[in-house]
Amino acid sequence: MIEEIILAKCCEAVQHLYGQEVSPGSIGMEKTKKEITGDFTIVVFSLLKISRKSPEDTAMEIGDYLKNNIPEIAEFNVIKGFLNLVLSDRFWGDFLSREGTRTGYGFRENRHEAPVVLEYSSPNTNKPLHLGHIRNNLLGFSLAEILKANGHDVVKVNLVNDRGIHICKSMLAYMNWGDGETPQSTGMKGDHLIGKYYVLFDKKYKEEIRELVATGMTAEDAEKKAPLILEAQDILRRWEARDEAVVSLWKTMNGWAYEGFDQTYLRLGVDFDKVYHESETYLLGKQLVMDGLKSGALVGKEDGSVWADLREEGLDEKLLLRSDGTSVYMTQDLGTAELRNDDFHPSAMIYVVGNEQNYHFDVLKRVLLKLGKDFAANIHHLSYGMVELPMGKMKSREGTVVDADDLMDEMFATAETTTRELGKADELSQPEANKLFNTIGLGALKYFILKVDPKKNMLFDPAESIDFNGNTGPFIQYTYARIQSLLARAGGAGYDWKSRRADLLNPLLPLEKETIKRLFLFEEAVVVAGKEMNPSVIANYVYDLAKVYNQFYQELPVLKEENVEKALLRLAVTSMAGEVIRRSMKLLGIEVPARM
RNA sequence: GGUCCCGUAGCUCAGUUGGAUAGAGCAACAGCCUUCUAAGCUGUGGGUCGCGCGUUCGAAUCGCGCCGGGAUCACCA
Repeated sequence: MIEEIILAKCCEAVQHLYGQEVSPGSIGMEKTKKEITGDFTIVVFSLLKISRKSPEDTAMEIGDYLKNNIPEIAEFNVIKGFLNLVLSDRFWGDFLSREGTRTGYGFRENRHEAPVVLEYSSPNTNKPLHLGHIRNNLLGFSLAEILKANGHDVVKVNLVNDRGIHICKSMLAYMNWGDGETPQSTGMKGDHLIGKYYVLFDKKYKEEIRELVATGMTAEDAEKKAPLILEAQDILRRWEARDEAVVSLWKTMNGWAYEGFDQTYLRLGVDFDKVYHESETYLLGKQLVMDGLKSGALVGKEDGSVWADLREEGLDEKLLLRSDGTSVYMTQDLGTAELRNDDFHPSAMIYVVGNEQNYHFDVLKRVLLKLGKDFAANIHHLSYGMVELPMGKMKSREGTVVDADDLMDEMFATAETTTRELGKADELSQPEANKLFNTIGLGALKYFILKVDPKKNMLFDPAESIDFNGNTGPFIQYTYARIQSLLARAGGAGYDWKSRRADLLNPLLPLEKETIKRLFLFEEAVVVAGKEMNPSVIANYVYDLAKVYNQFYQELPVLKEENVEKALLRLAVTSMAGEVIRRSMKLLGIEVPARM
């Protein structure tokens, strides 16, 4: 890579000029700011102690050395302590002809190492998916694509939370007031039908609490003593005892939820290689804890409960087994982590889970290490922020959620309206038009979510529909469609930019070079996105590329260019831009239309 | 209260291994379609980077202290 060459030669320059060795890492190099002439900039302030000269002189001397020793450097300029290096047009031309038509550009070859296990989605079967899940699903799917592009094998797993008190609440409400409704009889999607009863339970439960409080009970007691919650707990006990009626209803209702989820996943374009169910894994981890107790890694208390003492690490004591010997959430996660390790022997395990569980995952990792499970060192929590509404946090129980299916419907409808207003659906058949509306609507939604740094909370205002102009998915899709249209015309006109390389008889114009430079940065964006587990790196990259390409497109004629060499060069740039946009969007799980 | 995260333009967001004059989009205003798709392009206005102190040749970026917002700290999951 050219960056490494420059850094290495820079060290050589310092050695040669000032007789002192420096490491490449100690030299500051960055991309030159766009208002300033140059491609890479070396900041020489840190070298002044060695050179014992002014910033300007130091930069000049190093610049001279680099220019004489690196053929790719055409010229340089110095502003204060900044040495701006200009690479030759030949360098950019070589890059374009070497990588422009290579199918694997930007992606690493598969390394054939142990896979990365990536858990995401992990829904509860008591309610439908909402906007928070959408963020989770999109992040998880995109991260899997990014890791694959970095040469990793990825196993996408989903751990479905299909048991527990919250499921029993939906079941109880259905038993009491369901009246035998089914998805078929109501025409409702299964997960939505179940969600309806979850909300209903909460409503009735709150009524009971109010009544109890009115009789003089404290709110806290009322929450524990309300008949409905006692009944729900009883159902949980019967479920654990394999009571036939309860298990049968549980299976039926979970089946409805799965049918609903499958539809939503399919539409959202996400999938999984393996699905775990908590009903099958919730008893795991107990043995792990007992072993830890025996070895002395964990502590038992008089009442029989078992704890991990993390006070030395700055955390608290954490309960792992209750005094009655039953498990808690953490116990189960310890067990599933080990199960997953045994199943895949992965090089890393990534959990895409909201930042409200930061503490949980911190503890999970520490306890596993305490238990001597070295694989825990390779556990990563991709912690993402909440999606907030203008009125605050979403709450399923209170029905203040943006439903995933509804939102996708709205995006489709907006895409249809906008496209028809622009008259762009006129020549399409109905199926073609629907496919396009879906591509654009989902593209807008996915990009809206993924362009934001995962770790930050983000705001979604349902009153304002997601934009299709500016820094948006449709903007990028549009750029791609425009490129395809141009390339199709060029092919028809007999231009052969793939096999015939432009000769660069003319110097590159600024916009030509700017666009090629963005294309050059794709490889780095993929690496950084993978290393930081951050799809927004790709989203911001591809926006920047599309923006620069649009300037190029607006300012420079391609097919209208009379100089054939120029036309071929611009077609090569155009073609590569289209391909890199497509590949970038693929990393985000966003489709790109041939026309729109 | 302890721990962690966040605070950048009216709004939504970029920008941190410390670098040059802090950037986009939306919204507002003014231009550009007889020429490759105007979901586009160009321009104008808009900032004490929450506040203060410190480290440094240099701080949105690092440290300390405040202010404001959020999460978490259950024999819940």
